[in-house]
Amino acid sequence: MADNRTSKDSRAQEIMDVAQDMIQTRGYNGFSYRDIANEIGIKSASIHYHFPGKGQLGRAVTARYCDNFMQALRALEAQSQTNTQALLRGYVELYRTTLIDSDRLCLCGMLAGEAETVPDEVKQEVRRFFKEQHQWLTKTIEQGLVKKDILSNAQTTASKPTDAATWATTILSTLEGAMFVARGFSDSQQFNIAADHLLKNLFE
Amino acid sequence: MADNRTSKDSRAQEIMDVAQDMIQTRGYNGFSYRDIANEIGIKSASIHYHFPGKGQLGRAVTARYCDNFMQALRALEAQSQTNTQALLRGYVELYRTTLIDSDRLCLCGMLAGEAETVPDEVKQEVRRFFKEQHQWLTKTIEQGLVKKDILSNAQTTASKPTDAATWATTILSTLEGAMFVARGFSDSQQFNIAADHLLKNLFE
DNA sequence: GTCTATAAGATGATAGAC
DNA sequence: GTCTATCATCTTATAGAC
Repeated sequence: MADNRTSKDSRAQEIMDVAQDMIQTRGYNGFSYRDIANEIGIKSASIHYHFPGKGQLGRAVTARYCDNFMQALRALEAQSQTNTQALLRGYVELYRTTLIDSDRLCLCGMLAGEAETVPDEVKQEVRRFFKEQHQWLTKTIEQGLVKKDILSNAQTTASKPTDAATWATTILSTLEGAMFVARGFSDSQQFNIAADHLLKNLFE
Repeated sequence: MADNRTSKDSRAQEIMDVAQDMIQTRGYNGFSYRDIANEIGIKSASIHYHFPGKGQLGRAVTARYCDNFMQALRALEAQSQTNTQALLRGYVELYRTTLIDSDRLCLCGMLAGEAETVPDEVKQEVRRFFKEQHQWLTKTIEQGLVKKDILSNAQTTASKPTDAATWATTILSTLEGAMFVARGFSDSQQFNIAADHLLKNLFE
C-alpha cells in the first residue's frame, strides 16, 4: 500500500520546520504566524488549526528539537561506542554544523536569552534541553575519566581534578557562547577557534 | 549655579537606561516604545522626540554600552596595573555582576542572537563591542604570556602553546555562553561553575 | 519637551463557509 | 484542512496643540 506521506501529519511538521528555522535565526519574538504562512504558501488561520496558540507551537518545536538532539547523541554512541574523544568531537560537530552549514544558532540558546518573554510551557522544554545535554556530557566525561583515555592535561594540574559535571557546564557554555560570539563578530570562524581550543584543552 | 540635572539630557539617559534593561532581559524584539514609556511614566510620543526611530535608540544604547564597558576595563587597569590574574578575574566579575546582581544578560550577546532582525546601525555597534572586547583580552593575555605570570597549565601541553587571540575568543565565548546556559537552566550557579573553571584553566 | 490624536500596518486569534 | 472575513490590540511613527 503506497503511502505518500513523508511522515505523520506532514503539514504540521512543515509548520514546525519553518517555525524552528525562524526561532533559530530571528528569535521567538522575531516572527509571526503570518511569516510562517507566507513561507509555506498557506494562510495564518491554517496554522491555528494545527497549533491553536503560539505557545503550543513553540512548545512542540522545542520538544521535538530536544528529542532530535538526543537521538543524534544516541546515533553518535552507536557509531563511536565508548571512544570518549570521538564522542565529544562528534558533539562539537553537531553545534558546528548548525552554525556553519545551516547558518542557525542553537534553538534553546536563543530561547534561553528570551526566557523572560517566552511562555512557561516553552521555558519548561528549554530547561529539559539543558538538563539532558548536561547529563549526557557528564555521563560521557565520567566514562572518559574512568578509562583515563582523555583529559591528560586537564587532570595534571596541581589542584584537585575537575569533575565531569563542571566540564559539562564548560562545554555547553563554550559551544553556546561561541555561536553567539560568531554572530556578533559576523565571523563564523570565531566559532571554530573556540570549539577547537575547547577540544585541545580536553584532549592535549 | 545650581544644576539639578544628573547629567546632560537626563531624560534621554533615562530612556536609554530602560531600553537597555529591556534589551538585556527581553531582547530587541521583546519590548516597545510603549513599554518604555509606561515604565518611566511618559507617553511613547515623547520617546520619539529623543529617539525618532527604534534603530536610533538601539544604536545609542549599544554604543553607550560599548563605551561604558571599555571605561570599566580602563578602571580595572588603573586598579590592577599589569597584574594579569587580577585583570582577568576583574573581567569575569563584570559578567558575573551583570547576571547575578543585575539579573541581565550581556546586551550585545542578546543582540548578536537577534542579529538578523536588528537594524544595521545596531549590528555595527554590536560588532564594535566584540572587536573591542577581543582586542582588550588579546592585549591583556599577551602581556601575561610575556611576563609568564599566568597560564602555567595552559602552556605546558605537548602541542604548541595557545596564542592570546585564541584565548580571547575562548574567554568571550565561555562567559557569554555561561550567561545563556544559566538562563536556560534557570540556575545562575551554572555561570559560576563555568566562569570559575575558566579561571582555573587559565591560572592553575 | 510632552501631550493628544491619529495613522497604517502588524499581531495573535476566532467564527464560519467550503 | 484550508479558506475568507473579521477582531481587538499592539506597533512604530507623525502632526500639531500646549
